[in-house]
Amino acid sequence: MPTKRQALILAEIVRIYNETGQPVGSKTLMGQLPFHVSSATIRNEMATLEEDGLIMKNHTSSGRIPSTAGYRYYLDHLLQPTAVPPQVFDKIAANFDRDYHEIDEIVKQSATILSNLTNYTAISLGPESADMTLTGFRIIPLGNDQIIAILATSAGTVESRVYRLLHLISSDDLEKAVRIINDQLVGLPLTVVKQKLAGEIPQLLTKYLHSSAGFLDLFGDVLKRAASQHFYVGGRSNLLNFAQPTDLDQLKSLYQLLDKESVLPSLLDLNQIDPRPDDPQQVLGPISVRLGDEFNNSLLSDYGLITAKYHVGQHGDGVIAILGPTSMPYSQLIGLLQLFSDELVKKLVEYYGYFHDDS
Amino acid sequence: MPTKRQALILAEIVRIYNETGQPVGSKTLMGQLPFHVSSATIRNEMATLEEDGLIMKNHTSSGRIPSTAGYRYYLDHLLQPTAVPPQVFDKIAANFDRDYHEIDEIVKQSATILSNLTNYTAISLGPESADMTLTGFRIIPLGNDQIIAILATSAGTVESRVYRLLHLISSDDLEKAVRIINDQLVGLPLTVVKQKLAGEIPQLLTKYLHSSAGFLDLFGDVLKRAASQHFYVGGRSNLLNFAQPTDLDQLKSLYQLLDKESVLPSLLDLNQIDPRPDDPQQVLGPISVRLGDEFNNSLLSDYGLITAKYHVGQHGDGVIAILGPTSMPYSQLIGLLQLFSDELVKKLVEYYGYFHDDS
DNA sequence: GTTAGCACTCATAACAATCAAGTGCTAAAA
DNA sequence: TTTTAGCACTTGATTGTTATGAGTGCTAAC
Repeated sequence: MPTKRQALILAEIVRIYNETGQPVGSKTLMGQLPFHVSSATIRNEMATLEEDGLIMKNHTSSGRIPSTAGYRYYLDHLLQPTAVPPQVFDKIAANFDRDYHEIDEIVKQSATILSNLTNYTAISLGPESADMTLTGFRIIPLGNDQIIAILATSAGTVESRVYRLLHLISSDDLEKAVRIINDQLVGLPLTVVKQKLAGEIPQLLTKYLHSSAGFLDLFGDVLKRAASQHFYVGGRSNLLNFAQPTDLDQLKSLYQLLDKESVLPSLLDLNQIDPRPDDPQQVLGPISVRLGDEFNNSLLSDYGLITAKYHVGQHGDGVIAILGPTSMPYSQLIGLLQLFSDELVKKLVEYYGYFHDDS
Repeated sequence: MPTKRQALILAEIVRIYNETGQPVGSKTLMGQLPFHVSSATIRNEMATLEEDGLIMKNHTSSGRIPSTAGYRYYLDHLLQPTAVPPQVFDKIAANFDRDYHEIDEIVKQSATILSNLTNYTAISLGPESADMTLTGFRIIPLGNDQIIAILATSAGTVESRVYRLLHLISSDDLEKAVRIINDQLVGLPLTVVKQKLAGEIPQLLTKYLHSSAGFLDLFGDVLKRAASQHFYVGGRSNLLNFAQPTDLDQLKSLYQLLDKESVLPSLLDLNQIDPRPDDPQQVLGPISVRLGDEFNNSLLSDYGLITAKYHVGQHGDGVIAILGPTSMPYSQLIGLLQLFSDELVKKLVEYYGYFHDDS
């Protein structure tokens, strides 16, 4: 446990290291700290901080840089979010000022905007609620043996995909099948729909149809797509801004990692409720930060991820996050992210608002 | 005009430089050429090649590397495509062995497969025909003021997008509008549809509907999307394989370039019919190569693009391309690309084949 | 507990020396 | 006329040396 003075020194090291990217020495600190002590005193304090594992040096006679543990302590106890300048606020609003046709368009754009604002990479996930229900399922023949299947949910998301039935099922049976799905399943949560799809639905179909071949696969496929999480990654190329030219291979792997939708949930740590059981300050609100070694992926050991969970009424929770180097201007970014997720929520509520005018 | 012997030397320089990435000297060449002359003789020949601008050196006493003009000459007169080993052939087939629901899925996957095979970046564009016609337009209400608009074309592509009408138009009028579109426009090429949309259609709509507000924008939007080219870029991260660590900024710009769909047509040089008016050898068939300074973009000055145009019956032409450094193993890649585009065409024909069973 | 002073460490830059690869040129050989 | 051996010369890369400077740890005095 660092003393108050040590904590101030740590905070200053974080700040300066962040600005300059260079290790911070005792003399530099002397000129910057809010109290005056000699460099020798600072050196003594720094020695203690180093014993505690909060700062470290590259070689015997270099200045200190924060260790991951140091960042952790800084984030949990010292950081104060900075107010966001009004022009940034305007910029967010201006970027969001478009007509969106689907929620995913808003969510996707939010990742783009956030990455442009920060010059880091942004990841976004739309609002999701466990009790999102099925509101309708349609199949429209398009001629040429093509059909399009459309599934709408209470969250306002619409999933559609083209299929080809290859004469496996008559159009009569198809209509019946769609009617059965709607009669039986509309209004039910997608999770329940999934269960019923494995249970009673197949029996119903075989009872009333001549052949249900292919239909179940089709419906299952659309359902799976409608229920799956869609992540959007914006500003991938910003990873090049701070990459060491030496480890391009690592960077390549990271690029490939971000393209795999399957790993993003674990990155964003979606399953964990309260990640920090100790006593972190509460200024961060719904924002949390994960640092290098806290990922279970060595590729990210030099990266940090600032995650904000946002909440959109009954439509559930979404996530928006900033991925960058361990050393980021956290106090500014967290302020920004707080504001940004508020704006995103506003935009989403606005969308849903129209949405419910009519229902 | 290089002599026969100089041409052989140039070809060998290209080959060795490609393998090693190092400038090639006269002694190295002496051991590799299909004829024996002394290194001094080779030096003389190289001096001539350099006068002709086909090779160059980094500094006074370094080996030679091919200049862009040298590559150009090599590609036009010397290159011989290499036969593709059967296991590569199998790999292509295995990767394509899936059920595809839409043409764009095949096209997209083709970029991914090609980039994996080559370890370069691949760009693909689906087959397009100028006389693709409109085969149907639907609007399906989804409740909650949402509708989905669906446009199908003779090329088998289906464009769908969700819209919200906000009470601007009654569902009666909407149905009528859709009927008018289908009556008037089905069977016409999309280009003609576009013209009519600017001409007589608005009048028809105002004649028969109470209000057509919003509908024209909506239809125009779907139409535009259906008619626009969709490029797919696969293996972006492969750009990191050969990037100089020094010019990460340039690389970042290139990444952003590849994300802009609007610049890809000019990259692929889609408008040009016969790019090389002089007398290139014909072994390349429908494949052409563009080198650095032949792009009108300085970002690409160190890159090369191997482009194959393919043809799918009446469904028009598509393009598949490999983007990599100026120095690539062209003879292998061109053989591969030839084979690959054949396989892609097969797969597409297979898709269209089913497609027309029914019509 | 704080501070001035000092010896010590280490990365970095600058500089010279050396080496290896490769060139151009000349004069002799074919 | 073409080819080749020989040689002087250029240049980048490597290595070793030295100087510099930022920064530390420690000690003794305040």
